Amino acid sequence: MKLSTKAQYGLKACFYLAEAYGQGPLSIARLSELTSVSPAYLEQLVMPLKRVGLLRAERGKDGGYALSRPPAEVTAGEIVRALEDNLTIIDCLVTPCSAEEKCPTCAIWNRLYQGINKILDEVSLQGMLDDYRRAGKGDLSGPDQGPKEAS
Amino acid sequence: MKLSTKAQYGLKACFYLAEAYGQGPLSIARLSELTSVSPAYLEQLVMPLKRVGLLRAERGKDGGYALSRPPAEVTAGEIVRALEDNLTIIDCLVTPCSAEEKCPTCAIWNRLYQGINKILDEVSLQGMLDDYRRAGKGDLSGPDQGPKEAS
DNA sequence: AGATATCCGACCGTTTTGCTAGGATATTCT
DNA sequence: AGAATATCCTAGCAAAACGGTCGGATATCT
Repeated sequence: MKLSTKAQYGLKACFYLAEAYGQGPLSIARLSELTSVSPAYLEQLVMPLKRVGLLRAERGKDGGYALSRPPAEVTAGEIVRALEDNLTIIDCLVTPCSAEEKCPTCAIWNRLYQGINKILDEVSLQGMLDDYRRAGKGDLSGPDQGPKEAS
Repeated sequence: MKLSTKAQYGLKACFYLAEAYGQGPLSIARLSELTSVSPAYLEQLVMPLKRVGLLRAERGKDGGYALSRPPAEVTAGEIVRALEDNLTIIDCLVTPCSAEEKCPTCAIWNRLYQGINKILDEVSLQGMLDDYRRAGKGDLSGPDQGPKEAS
């Protein structure tokens, strides 16, 4: 029950893509600066997101990735599902514990599965952005350590 | 984001322990029959549960394991947490992403963490038992395939 | 003593994870 | 055309986690 770094970094990347929405694509290099994730690895995270249609890519000079929908219409659930193999937390969700076996616990896992998806689908990138701005600082330039009056 | 077989099998075992509550302990051998999990592995699942105080063990002849509380007072969450390393789905829950780093995504993971725990804590072993009896068959003897009018 | 059962730790093959490397392809600028 | 920029794509690899087995020590009952 561990979340992969793919989902972590992937969502983080999407967060910055949301912030830059409408201002042209962000390159892997730029995303790497913002998220502090290595370019090579970042590439691997971003690819599935593009494959699923959440991201659009532009090649060549000034190319990069951009959200294909406005941040308010993209949920964290979509992103995480794309990176976590559809959030299949347990196999008997897709291949039931065999027809004649009535597993007494499958019901719980199913409920958990539904719950997880619901939680993640209730959060949009726009929501994340709003929360972040409200909670802390307004500027999102530079790599993500906070220039506040921290220790 | 995969649930370990430990949690799966462990909860299953507890289900049968709940069913047998008040009728003396169940041995590993018996639990193995009921859950279709190898005795050696089952032992490993049950040990942490005992360590946490959820189960009590009796050694020697007619020994085995029993719930230390009535099934209505044991939640699935307690069991899963004991077997899934406290359900720490992500590290920044315990060691924040560094003091000066304001990770824009931590809020989500925290919310997810709380949600998962809530869902699992809303289900008691008694509840599972009731659901199972209501949904299907009343007898729980024998290994868990359903003697209904299957295939 | 002997049978039964929990305890406990080591071990081990397989899979997944987290990440790197290197090259192929497409686009733009000069 | 050609160089520069950037996405695409596949392979590889060390380390960790997973899923499970085995053998023996200890406690308890008959």
